[in-house]
Amino acid sequence: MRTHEIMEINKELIAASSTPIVLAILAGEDSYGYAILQQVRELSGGGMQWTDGMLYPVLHRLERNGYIRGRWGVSDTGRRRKYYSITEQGLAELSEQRKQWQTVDAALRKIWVAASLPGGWTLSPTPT
Amino acid sequence: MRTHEIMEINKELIAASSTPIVLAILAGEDSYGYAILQQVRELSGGGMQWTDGMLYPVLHRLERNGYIRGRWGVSDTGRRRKYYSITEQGLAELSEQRKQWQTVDAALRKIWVAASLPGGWTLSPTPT
DNA sequence: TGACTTACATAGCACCGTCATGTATAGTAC
DNA sequence: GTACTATACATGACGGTGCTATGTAAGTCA
Repeated sequence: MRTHEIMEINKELIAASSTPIVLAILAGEDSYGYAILQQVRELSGGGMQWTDGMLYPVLHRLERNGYIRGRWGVSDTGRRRKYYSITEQGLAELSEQRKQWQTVDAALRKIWVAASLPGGWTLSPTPT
Repeated sequence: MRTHEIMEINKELIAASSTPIVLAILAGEDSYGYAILQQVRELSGGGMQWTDGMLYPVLHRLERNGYIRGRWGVSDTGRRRKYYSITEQGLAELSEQRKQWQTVDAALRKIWVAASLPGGWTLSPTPT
């Protein structure tokens, strides 16, 4: 049985974070699919459990878009692997995605604080 | 012309954040569609510009799922509005979504730091 | 009268993760 | 030597979601 029990993170959140996470990992060092799955799990302390059926299409898309480049290689043990490295375009995209994430994260933090305040809350008055 | 020039945030990120943002806004105070669009814009300093074609289906889905409740009302000026309030289930979902977001955000922050370090980076060694 | 804003709604489209499945091979336990 | 597990990559059907365009209606203001 291929284990699929734990479902911690909803699919929209996975979709939103898969690109910046993969690009950031590859910005650190070249890697390959199977290793990325484990890196993500360790990185999140087990909170995130990506599936291979989700990751490989992501890698193919990133390569199709020119953000990463893949090349076939062989491990010490003789297994074939597809190693990916990030491109200049990929670094630019990572920067853009990071900016977008932080914009949304900043907004979320604001309302989380506001939502937990008693008696409602107000946004900035009106002035321009 | 219905303006659609600015496209700051990618759709996956919008999909991932729309539910927690709407629920958090309604956790602060009751509101309605058109006002939420403006609240989100102000909240993000203009960085996020939701479209009505995206928000209304979100509100309908949240209501269908029991996270919010809608009721028709009328503004001071006589316009009809559909006011929404959050339910107990909605508060629970908000809490869950917030937890998930923070899990992913924590992972992203780690790799962003690591990715900007020279010479790559390593995850916890191997010891099982 | 006409333009703009407020206010809600929906259909067609493309994209993306999920789930199941397929293929192949190295390592390990018996 | 024969299972079984882990490693490693790939894809197709399906459902859900935002995007874009469009429709409807009414209040505001010149």
